[in-house]
Amino acid sequence: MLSERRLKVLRAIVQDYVGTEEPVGSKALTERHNLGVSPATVRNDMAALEDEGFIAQPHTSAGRIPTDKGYRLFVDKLAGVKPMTAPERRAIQNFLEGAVDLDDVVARTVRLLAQLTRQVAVVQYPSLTRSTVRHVELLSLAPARLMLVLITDTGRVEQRMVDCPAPFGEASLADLRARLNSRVAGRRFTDVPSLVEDLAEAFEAEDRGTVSTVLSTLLETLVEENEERLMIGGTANLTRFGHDFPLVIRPVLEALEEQVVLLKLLGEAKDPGVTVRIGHENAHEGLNSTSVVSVGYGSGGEAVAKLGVVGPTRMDYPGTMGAVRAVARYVGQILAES
Amino acid sequence: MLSERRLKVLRAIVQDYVGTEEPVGSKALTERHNLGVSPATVRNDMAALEDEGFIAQPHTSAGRIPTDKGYRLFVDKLAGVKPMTAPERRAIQNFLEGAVDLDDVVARTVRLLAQLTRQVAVVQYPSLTRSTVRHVELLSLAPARLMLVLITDTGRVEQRMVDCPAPFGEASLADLRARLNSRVAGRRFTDVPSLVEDLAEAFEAEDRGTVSTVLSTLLETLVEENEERLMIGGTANLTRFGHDFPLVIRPVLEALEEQVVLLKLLGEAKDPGVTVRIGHENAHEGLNSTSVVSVGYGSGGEAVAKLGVVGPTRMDYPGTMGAVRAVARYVGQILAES
DNA sequence: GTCTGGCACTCGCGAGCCATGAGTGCCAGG
DNA sequence: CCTGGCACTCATGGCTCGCGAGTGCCAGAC
Repeated sequence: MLSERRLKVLRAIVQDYVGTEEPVGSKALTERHNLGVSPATVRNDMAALEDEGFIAQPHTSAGRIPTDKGYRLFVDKLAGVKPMTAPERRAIQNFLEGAVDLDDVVARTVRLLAQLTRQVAVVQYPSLTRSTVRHVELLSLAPARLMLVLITDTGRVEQRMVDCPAPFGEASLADLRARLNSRVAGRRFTDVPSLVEDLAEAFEAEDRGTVSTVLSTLLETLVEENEERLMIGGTANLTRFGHDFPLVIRPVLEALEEQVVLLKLLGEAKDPGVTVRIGHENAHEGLNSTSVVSVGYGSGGEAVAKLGVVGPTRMDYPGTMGAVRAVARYVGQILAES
Repeated sequence: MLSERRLKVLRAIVQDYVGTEEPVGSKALTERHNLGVSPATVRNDMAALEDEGFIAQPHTSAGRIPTDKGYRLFVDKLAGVKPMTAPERRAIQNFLEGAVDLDDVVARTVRLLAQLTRQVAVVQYPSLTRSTVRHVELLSLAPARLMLVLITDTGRVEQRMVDCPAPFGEASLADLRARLNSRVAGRRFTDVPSLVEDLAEAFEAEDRGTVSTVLSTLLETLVEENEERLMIGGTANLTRFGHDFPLVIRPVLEALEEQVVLLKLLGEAKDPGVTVRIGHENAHEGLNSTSVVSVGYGSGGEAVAKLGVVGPTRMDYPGTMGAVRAVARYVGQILAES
């Protein structure tokens, strides 16, 4: 096991490297952090740390930089989450409170995260799966054409066209609308399928085709929207990535455009708290030199979606984690209020 | 005025430079394009073109590269729009036809444009201003809280919460819903204000406050949504920008995140056809080394929104213009069908 | 007049070279 | 187990220099 001092050395290396972006040597370390020992001692410690795979040197006769494993240890054992200061918290709250609707909440959250962390921010729209139905509306557009509108308790609205197999009268429409709402309004999305299962039976034979078409469209909407949308921002911060620019940045930009990839990325985080995935821990190849800091957020106790940031593995983990956690908390509050 | 041959020389320079990304000299020109004259003659022509400001040399004893003014002349006089080939057109059509709703149409359009042009694509959502109202729905969420849902003929749905000054009965609600729809359904957004002006008068005194609140919310929605949304994609193509990477790319990424900037950018294009803004012709500073190729598109004869691409001034203008025009045309068709 | 071949000149670029210095590993002594 | 000392490594930056692409200009040909 690593001695106390070696851990301190590792912490110092991470902190310095994150600050300067340059390999850090033994002398500089003893000067900037008062470790109470000489450079030679630190050199021995560094050699040990390197043997264990926590740090590496880009080339002989250069300083050391942390490896993914080194960052992992740092995050798990050596650093806490840096809480936001009171003024920062106030600023977050003020900024988010100005939002006028759900889109705006998400947009503001993205901007906020990007600014606070100076990295790329990713915010998933509040999930429908855990939401409840507020209202289902059916509109007749043409004799055999309906529009289905689903309104959720998070204020989200989804609409779908429905082509009916047979003309559907206004009376039947009103009937269906009423029955549908009395069954599903206020219920969780996951419960809806079983609740509407036998609904078609209540209708005349000629209308049953249309009713079941409507029902299956509704269920589809619930499932499809489970592949949720998300918003990203702060991509300009990618320019702060490093020197070996284009090669690193290109796959990251590509990954960011693949919503599926991002959703999987956020989805992987299972912890209740802030999750950090470092470098190669990310399944996606293009993101091998990035770290993802994410957390769930939600209006009540439960998380309904995730948000997070993507940045270079060389990032200020405590600060980033603090910012992500704080933003998630306040977004949750805002959602609960509205 | 420039002689015929000098124009040919300019065209050759633009074409070569776009292809190779390297300053082009007199010898290479005579070899690659059979101009029928010697390098020396071309040198004289180049000197003249440089005097006129159409080309420039990065440093003495290097080849020439086109200036913004040179590209402008090239686009206006020397090159047409390169039409898409039949297979390309079929591919475009097939790809767009798979779309299931408006969001999907826009998303697919963005991807398509980015792939075809290998540049950053920007697509504005179809505008509401020129659209017509398909349906207005009012839902009662709480005794003094309504939800207003607006459905447009382009399939877009917008919702707003309305806090009523006084409780509003179901009967009044149904009445308002019916009156509202009979007046505005099928009408243009721009006509709505005058159509609903005196609607409150038809109601009892106690309900008038609520009615006018609803109406003003509706009008707000129309206006607000005029500040339209847009979708961008293909940012990974920014890596193909050039060598002097970070400095150029950063402001571009920043500009791309400012929807306002982009909307203004697209909005500036007034021509009925494809519009090209080259380098410094773009008002926004960050985009001084980029060109924007944009065009309006719409379901009928009229353009309801714009789409386009942003790329380095050194781009294949004929090809890009062709792709942008073709995509706009097919998106228009798709919108008209749905 | 216009084009052409020739010629001297410019200058960015890459290769090669070297001194510098930060950083290392190792070892012997406290 | 820590420390100071020492020899070694090697990336970096400054330097020179030759190459070659490209230019401008001029005298002569068509």
